[in-house]
Amino acid sequence: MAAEAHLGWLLGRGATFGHIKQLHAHLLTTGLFRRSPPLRTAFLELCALSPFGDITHALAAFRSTPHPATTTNDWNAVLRGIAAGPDPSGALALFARMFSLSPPRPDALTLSFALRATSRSSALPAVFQLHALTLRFGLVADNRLVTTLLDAYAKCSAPEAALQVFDEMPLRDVATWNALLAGLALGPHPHTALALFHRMVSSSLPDRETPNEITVVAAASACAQLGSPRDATAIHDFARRRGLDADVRVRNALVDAYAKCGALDRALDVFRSTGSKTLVSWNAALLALAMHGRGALALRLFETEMLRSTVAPDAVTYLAVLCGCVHAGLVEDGLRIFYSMRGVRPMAKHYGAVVDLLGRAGRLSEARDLVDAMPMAPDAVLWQTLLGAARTHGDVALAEQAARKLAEMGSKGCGDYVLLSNVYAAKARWGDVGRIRDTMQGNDVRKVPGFSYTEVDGAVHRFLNGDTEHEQWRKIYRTLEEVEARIRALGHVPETAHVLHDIEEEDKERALYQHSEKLAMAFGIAATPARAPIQVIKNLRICGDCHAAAKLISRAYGRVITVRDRARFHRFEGGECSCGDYW
DNA sequence: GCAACTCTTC
Repeated sequence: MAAEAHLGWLLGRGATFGHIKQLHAHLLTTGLFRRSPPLRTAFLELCALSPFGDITHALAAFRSTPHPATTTNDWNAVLRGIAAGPDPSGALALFARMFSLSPPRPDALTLSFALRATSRSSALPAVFQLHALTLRFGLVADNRLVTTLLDAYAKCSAPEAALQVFDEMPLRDVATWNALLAGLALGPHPHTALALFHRMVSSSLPDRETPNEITVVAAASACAQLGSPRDATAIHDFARRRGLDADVRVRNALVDAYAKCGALDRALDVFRSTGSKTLVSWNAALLALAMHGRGALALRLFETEMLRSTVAPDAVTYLAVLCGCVHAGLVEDGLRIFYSMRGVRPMAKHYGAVVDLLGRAGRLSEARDLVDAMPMAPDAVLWQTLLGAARTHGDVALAEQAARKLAEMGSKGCGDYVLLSNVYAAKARWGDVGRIRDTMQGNDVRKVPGFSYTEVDGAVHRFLNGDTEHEQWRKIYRTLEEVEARIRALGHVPETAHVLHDIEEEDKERALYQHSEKLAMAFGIAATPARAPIQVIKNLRICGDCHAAAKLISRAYGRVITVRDRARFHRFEGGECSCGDYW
């Protein structure tokens, strides 16, 4: 049959959207679109799912299918297309229409596609509804469907619900474990994810539940978030023992995990020994170098190796190289890379990196010009970058302009106000400082709580600013007082301009001394042997005063202190930081 | 006949 042959050709060879429209016209004029359900479904799948198809066209074609449908096939084809497409949120309305029209009644596949769509658009209430339907339709014995459900809960930040589904499943397989593990790994509980991994590893599970490559990838990503080098090594050893370390995705995940745990050398070892490197391999290695402030190495890897390999750079690659330049202060190199981008259209993030690069170097008017020249509207992050640069270099007008833009965009971030206030405080414009404080009080400004943690003997100790939750808090504060005295003796002067609140100078100093990263460092000093290295992980950027203090602490106590903040690593040793104070 | 879990950015 001509249409079948044509369809086969399209599926086998690939084609353009024009071919699809021709095929559609052919099916309509011959009447096959109505007469041949299999051909029609195959056409809808092609149109909804293939890279050269178009979901809008698929939906239009779907609207002319005969009603009521005798099978779920056509519904499933378009739902699947929407779920996999750029805007999965529309799937729910389609599902609701199917549900109200029934027949056909949604089946396991319908629910599966709908769940995929809802998890991709983070619609938790819809996941609950689809869960209820799974129960009502008696489909709980379908393992793949229930794994999809579990995955949807996990991806919609409902780990308790995911865990409950997991516990109630009579029969699990490795994908079930992986879905739970991956879900926990991307949330705020990487520690729970690693505990689950250890449970998998230490219990003798049946064959269908044996950890596989995906398990290792998920565990490594949890480890990357947590930042514990001991766990990274344990996961790597496990992968080697089970022969899972030949997989390039496992190696990429290990590169990322080692780097984020502070073990740059081991990350690079894994990268170097990876045989057929993929784009992700290169990107992970470049990001690792950028994160560790090794911008010159990142540049060399990119220009003399990656560009000569068979792998073409993408947007992430350029972002990684640019970030490397930002963290190392390589202004000219960064500009050169930015203006030589090929095959990738610069996105807001690339502009952001270059604005950051120029701004930190004090080239504020060039940064401003670049913002004006951007083809897209500057986002909030970009204005925050400019505001930060204006603060560093004391440019009141630019700071005010950036702050105004942020206010127009409805910024509720505490940091934005603090930065502007810092600019005024540095110029002794106390009236303006007070005005900002009033605005903050009137505007329901949200403060992202800063926290830090450090690991001692495999146990994680977490601190908030001014925290007294830790069982040894009295001892920690006593150590902190001693630390304070010793670094003052070395000339430390608290930078109280970083504190916004209208409190007495002495209280400001106390507020600074109780920053979570200082508590974590003090705990490290109190809880580990003399001269042992200390590693601290912070969820926000390290503050200027803590940075200055950490340098002196490393000297006063003869310790190597590593701080991983939101953006990069700082390695303090002998009174200096690896970032060279350029961050 | 159509389905599940995975790596690089925040």
